[in-house]
Amino acid sequence: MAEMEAKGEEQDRPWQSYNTVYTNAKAGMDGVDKERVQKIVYEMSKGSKYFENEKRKEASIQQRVDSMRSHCENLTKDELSHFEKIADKRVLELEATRNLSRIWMHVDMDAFYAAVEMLENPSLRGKPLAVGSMSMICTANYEARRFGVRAAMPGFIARKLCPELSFVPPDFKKYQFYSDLARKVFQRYDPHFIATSLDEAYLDVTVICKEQGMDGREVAEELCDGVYKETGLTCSAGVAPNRLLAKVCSDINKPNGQFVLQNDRMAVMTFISSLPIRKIGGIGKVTEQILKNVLGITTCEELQQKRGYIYALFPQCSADFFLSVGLGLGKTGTPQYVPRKSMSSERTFSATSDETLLFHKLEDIAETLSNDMKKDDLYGRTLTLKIKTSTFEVRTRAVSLQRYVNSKEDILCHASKLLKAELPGSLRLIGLRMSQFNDDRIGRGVPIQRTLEEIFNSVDSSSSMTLGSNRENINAVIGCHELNANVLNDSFVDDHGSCLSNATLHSEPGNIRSSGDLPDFNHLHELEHYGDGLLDNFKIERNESSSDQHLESTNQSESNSMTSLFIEEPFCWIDDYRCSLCGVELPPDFLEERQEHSDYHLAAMIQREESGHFPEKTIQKKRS
DNA sequence: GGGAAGGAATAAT
DNA sequence: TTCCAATTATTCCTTCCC
Repeated sequence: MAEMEAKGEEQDRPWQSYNTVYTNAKAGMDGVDKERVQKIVYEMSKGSKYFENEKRKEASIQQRVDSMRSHCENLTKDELSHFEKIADKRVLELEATRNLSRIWMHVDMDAFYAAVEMLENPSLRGKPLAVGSMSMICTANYEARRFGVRAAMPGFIARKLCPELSFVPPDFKKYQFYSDLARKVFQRYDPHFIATSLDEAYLDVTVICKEQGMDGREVAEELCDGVYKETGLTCSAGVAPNRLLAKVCSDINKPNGQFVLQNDRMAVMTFISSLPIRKIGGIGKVTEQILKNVLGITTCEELQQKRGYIYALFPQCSADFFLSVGLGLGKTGTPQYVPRKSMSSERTFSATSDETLLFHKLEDIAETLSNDMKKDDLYGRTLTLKIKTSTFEVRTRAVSLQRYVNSKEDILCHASKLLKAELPGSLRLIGLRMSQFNDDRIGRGVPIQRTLEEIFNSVDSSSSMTLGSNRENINAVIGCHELNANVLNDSFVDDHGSCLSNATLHSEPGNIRSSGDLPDFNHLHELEHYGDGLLDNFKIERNESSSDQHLESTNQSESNSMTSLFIEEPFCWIDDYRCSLCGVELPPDFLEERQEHSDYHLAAMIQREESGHFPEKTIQKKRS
């Protein structure tokens, strides 16, 4: 009966079930006419491709909910009691980690971008303002929020909600400037404060409280005053025994207010008891829906109460998180510096299936990503292509490379292959992400591919190859495609794990080039001056290995030289058609096939050498 | 079976 | 009139390979 009523209501007021954009979780939106906003958002979205995609997503979440519900219903008493025991044990373990000795503060600038714009242009004050564009809003001031306008809402819907809304394009240089001013104030209270974005930071104020004989509230008030004096902008602060709770607290008296939660277990548990789960950082729209619709959980207290079900339904990691939230636990230690894990660039445009245009966009994005990576001196090994179709379906395709790259050419080369595989199709977004950086110097700096160094060394020890200095043979053996170029390149991995750009080494796949288009040794010579004695290391190692009787030792005067390699019976394409080693015939335009073929021979050579079955051939190594 | 890699989903700003 | 972003991180699940 109740279900039928609900269904009838959904038919009468379909916008009620469409909760894509609207949420009252945002500060300053408590008094908003939710029904009106939902209706307008629904009317504006209805029938669009975006809307249809949202429906698909909703359906998929509903499916998850249904499946978890049935899992829940099928739990036997024994099973439930088993999971309750596990959960009870975890409660004790988690409780033992509770630390009430630190005082954490979360500071959040109020409607930051909008506030900066109003500060610089007072004529904007007192009127509804959005920072962003017709397609998307970054943030809105409190006057606009009263109409239901909020961040992550498309501008054209915001204007419908609030026709007098003004728009200002974002200016991140400005925001950075004011952010720096605010951070100078933060620094006075905690020199190791954690900035999580331009307008937010966590401060451990334990020491300053002790030193100044102040409590959390006093420090929060003083800090907010300081920020206002320094920037002319207001901020809100939350004080609590851990960061998770401090973040929740900073939102309570927004804007321009503070909230303090005492470092006391009872106070924490009381605070948590009625707190909606959606207020917790890490619990978003989907998780909220799942917890509510599967287990009827809406408050943090219930996360603790229904812990048996939670451990039965969720993976350990998630269950532990939910339980710790239910206990009011959060991080209290100062985190170590965490190096960046990925870097990306993406662009939205009006949907098109014009491949020339799409590859043009891809090139632009590859260039942006490459430039960004170069700024931070990053080289990555995993490239991910992200696309969004005209129907808003998002897909990602990744490839792990043989070596670390950051040049536009390398990125574009691999990205093009990934994109090609997804076409034809109409796209509205293309993005590229690079990950698996070589910045930790341990392990990851070592290329997957064996280096020439290693090959030399192992070969030297087997005394079975001849190394020479014939340019053509370098090309012949190394081959002209990427895998082989990698081997060459990987010899130049520095102690930072960085790898030289292969701009001078990269060559077209498949073809054996005549000596005229061989890698330019002058460039290789230049490479010796790259980085912090990069090739000095290379040379030193070389010299160490040169003690081998088959190697001619080198002296410093030969420092401008380069090691090369020669194998008798070099691999080449006879008449530009037939493989010199096995006779297989491949036309010159079968680039990829030729590439694979030369790979095969090189791999076989390495394998033979590794297994000690390399045919007895004379190997010489010398520096020319 | 375990680890690495790929892919999708989720979340936060 | 415009017609739903960009960036980074994490988690979970699946697939593949050894």
